[in-house]
Amino acid sequence: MPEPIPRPRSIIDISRLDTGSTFRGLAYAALKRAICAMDIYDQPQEIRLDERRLSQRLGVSRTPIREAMTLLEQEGFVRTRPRRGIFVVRKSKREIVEMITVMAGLESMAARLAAERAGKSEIAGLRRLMTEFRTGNDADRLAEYSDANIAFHQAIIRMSGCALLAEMTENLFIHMRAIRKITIHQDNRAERSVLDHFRIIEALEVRDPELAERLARDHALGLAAHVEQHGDFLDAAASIDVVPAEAGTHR
Amino acid sequence: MPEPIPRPRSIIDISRLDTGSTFRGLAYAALKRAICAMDIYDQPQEIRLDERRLSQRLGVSRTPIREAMTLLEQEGFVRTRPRRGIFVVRKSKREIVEMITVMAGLESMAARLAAERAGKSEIAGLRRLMTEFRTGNDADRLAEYSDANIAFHQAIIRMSGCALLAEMTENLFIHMRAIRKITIHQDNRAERSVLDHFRIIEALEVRDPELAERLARDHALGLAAHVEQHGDFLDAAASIDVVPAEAGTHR
DNA sequence: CCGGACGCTCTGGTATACCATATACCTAGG
DNA sequence: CCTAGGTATATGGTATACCAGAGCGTCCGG
Repeated sequence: MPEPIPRPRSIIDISRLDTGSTFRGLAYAALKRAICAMDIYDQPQEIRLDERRLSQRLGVSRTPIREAMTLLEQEGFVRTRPRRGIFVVRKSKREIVEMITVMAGLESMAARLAAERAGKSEIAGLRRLMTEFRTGNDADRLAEYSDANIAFHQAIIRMSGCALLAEMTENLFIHMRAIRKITIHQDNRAERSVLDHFRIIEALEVRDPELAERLARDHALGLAAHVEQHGDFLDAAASIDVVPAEAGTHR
Repeated sequence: MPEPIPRPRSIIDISRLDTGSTFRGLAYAALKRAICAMDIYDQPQEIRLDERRLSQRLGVSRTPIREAMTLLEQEGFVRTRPRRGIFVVRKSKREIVEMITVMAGLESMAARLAAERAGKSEIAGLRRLMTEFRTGNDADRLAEYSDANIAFHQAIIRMSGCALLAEMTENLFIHMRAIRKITIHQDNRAERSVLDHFRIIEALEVRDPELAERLARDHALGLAAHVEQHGDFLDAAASIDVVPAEAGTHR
């Protein structure tokens, strides 16, 4: 049978209409983006979210909002206290340190796998990413190093070829990003970080899983130690949350 | 009825009553338990859940059920397909291997921390746990080794003192448990496992973080390799659900 | 003038009604 | 007898109404 029906699809190339876009998913994305956009740790007071107000603003009913909130709560971005409100969570120093510790475990495993399995071109791309940044390492661009930093770490994760690693670190990165913006300015951490990164790249290039793993782990644990030592402002800010958010909301 | 309440709070410390009191939490717990109870990988066909039926059976409305489903879906236990149903997810071999890989990363970090920070009595307790099991290591009790195994690994996690590690591995353990029940019977894995465990305990006792980390990692990666090699039955079973899905080339 | 009890209001939790569509079955036409 | 199209039903998604409890202001009594 030489093509009785020769690809009828090719005639009308109907794009896949996204049946997956549901209000819940939309609300989830919007809220998560909003939360990530605000620099949580710069805000002086706790931020409260109101289901009804959000549903009005987004133009949907409370139901999808609530389901999105349920997701965000499980991910640790908000905390809902019955009959009191939904609050954006600010992590304590201890929690941040734990996050970085977990990150260290996952990232070192990713580095190990990357050293074993990553393609040559991927590693080359990683080096290029960091080299490009290095050339433009002015003080002006220090701010955007935070993003380059995240990009580097995410690249390592991706190069491990383990989708679950990427999935499990996704939310960690979000919190990490907020923290980096602050710690990056302390103690010459940016330069040290760049150095560490190049060492990791070298380990990948020579295909040394043990070394790559160790370097990645120590790099992350170094950050953990740094936060442990200099991150007290995190807890200091968190103590403010006793203040009712947006005190003037009543009428 | 202006009866002055004599502050029962200060007398009895019943604080965690409201934790499970919400219907959503209740439904979530019930559903998760039910899903864990059934051996997912023994079931021949996909299992479908019906919101309305469940709400009737549990005696609550659909709303809390849906929110619980939302959580379970994010955790990867179910998958809901609009207008078709909610299905219990069966992980593919690849996904299981990735889970074990992630586990390796987290658990090796936990072992490292445990070697550094765990109390002497905790380590002693861990040894006791395994020793007790060893004495009763009949073939009859092989079945319950699966649970002892999980208990060992969870103990390591707990001894790390990192709550987030425990939280992030919680769901991994659930899937792992189902897998262990099968792999444990293959290839003398039970005995090897016990040996590995004792080596890890020894590393903790001599406070050698590097060694503990390496042993824990290799132990887990060994399981990953084993599943990679002998876990094809996972995909075989999973392929059943592909039939009705059938990407719809026509129709 | 001060304090405590009452009650208003706002908020998340729950129940229920309705909607759009995937699936299955049924019917009519060849 | 077989296939195409219509229709009934089932199922997840969404909107809305109501409930109970926590804050906070107010009012009355001392």
